[in-house]
Amino acid sequence: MKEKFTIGKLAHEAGVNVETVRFYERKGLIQQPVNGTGFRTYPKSAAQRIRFIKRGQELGFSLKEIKDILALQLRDKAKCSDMLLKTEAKISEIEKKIKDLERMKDSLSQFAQCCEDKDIPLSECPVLECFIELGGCCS
Amino acid sequence: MKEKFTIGKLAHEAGVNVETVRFYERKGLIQQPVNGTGFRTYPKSAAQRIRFIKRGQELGFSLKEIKDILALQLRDKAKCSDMLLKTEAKISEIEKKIKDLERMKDSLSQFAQCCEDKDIPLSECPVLECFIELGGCCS
DNA sequence: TTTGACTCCGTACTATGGTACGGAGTATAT
DNA sequence: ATATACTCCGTACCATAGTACGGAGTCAAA
Repeated sequence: MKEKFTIGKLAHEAGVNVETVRFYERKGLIQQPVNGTGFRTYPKSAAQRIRFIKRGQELGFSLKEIKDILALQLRDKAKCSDMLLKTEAKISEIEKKIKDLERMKDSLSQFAQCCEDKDIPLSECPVLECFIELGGCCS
Repeated sequence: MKEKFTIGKLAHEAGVNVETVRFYERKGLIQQPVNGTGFRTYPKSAAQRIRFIKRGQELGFSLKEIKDILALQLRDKAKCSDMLLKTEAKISEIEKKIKDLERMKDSLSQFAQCCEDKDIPLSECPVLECFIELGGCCS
């Protein structure tokens, strides 16, 4: 007998909230299993699918992107290269985000360094001055 | 004569949308200037304040955090160290985000590398397999 | 059989940072 | 004086990723 899950069991098994399962359903990430009784009955593989979604999120994919990937899996002619493209695009995207964050960090680090006398009033704080003046402060 | 802005002029001057000014007002980031006519009349410094907010966002601060910083500026006893603390906390936060992104990138790069034959069907794609199996793939 | 746990559904709400809309009133220029 | 632009306000809406709620129905165990 093939194991089946109710929505509660599935959610528990996959480590998510029941509402999250329903949410994913509404978003088209998992199909709503219709059966006579009006209650959802999921195959065991549904838990795998949810974990796939969660893994995708950990890797930086949005639900929309994950949906696309899941759809890709169903297409007969989909090639490995299709997935590779998405992966590489995501790598670029992440690299850009990292660069942005590095820039922010560099600015903030610079600001922090020029604050030597911590007891001066905030009105004279070089950090805030840097903050206000876009040009190089403390230089 | 002190220059005054209407909301439209201010928005234009600061490079934001009129609605954004109203939004910031609702959020308490800028004070609503009340005058007799029922129309907002801003001092020139309001544009500076909006640019300050925008600069804060560029540096990775949320509107809520920027509001706190702006409030700090008004407090008499605020010290430079108060701002320095916020700056350092934000640096740590950014560093954490960078690490997370680096981790994502590393995983994705690994996946991409093991995809040598791009023409194989997606069902046999090693990237997707890595995606599914949390353990090391292609190893 | 009855109780408690579970499920159904739609809808509203959370946070974040805005944008858009519509009807009314006003300001300014020609 | 009138047309056009601007402003007022509340409210609704966008994306993102869920969470919460409430009334009704159902399932399972004692």
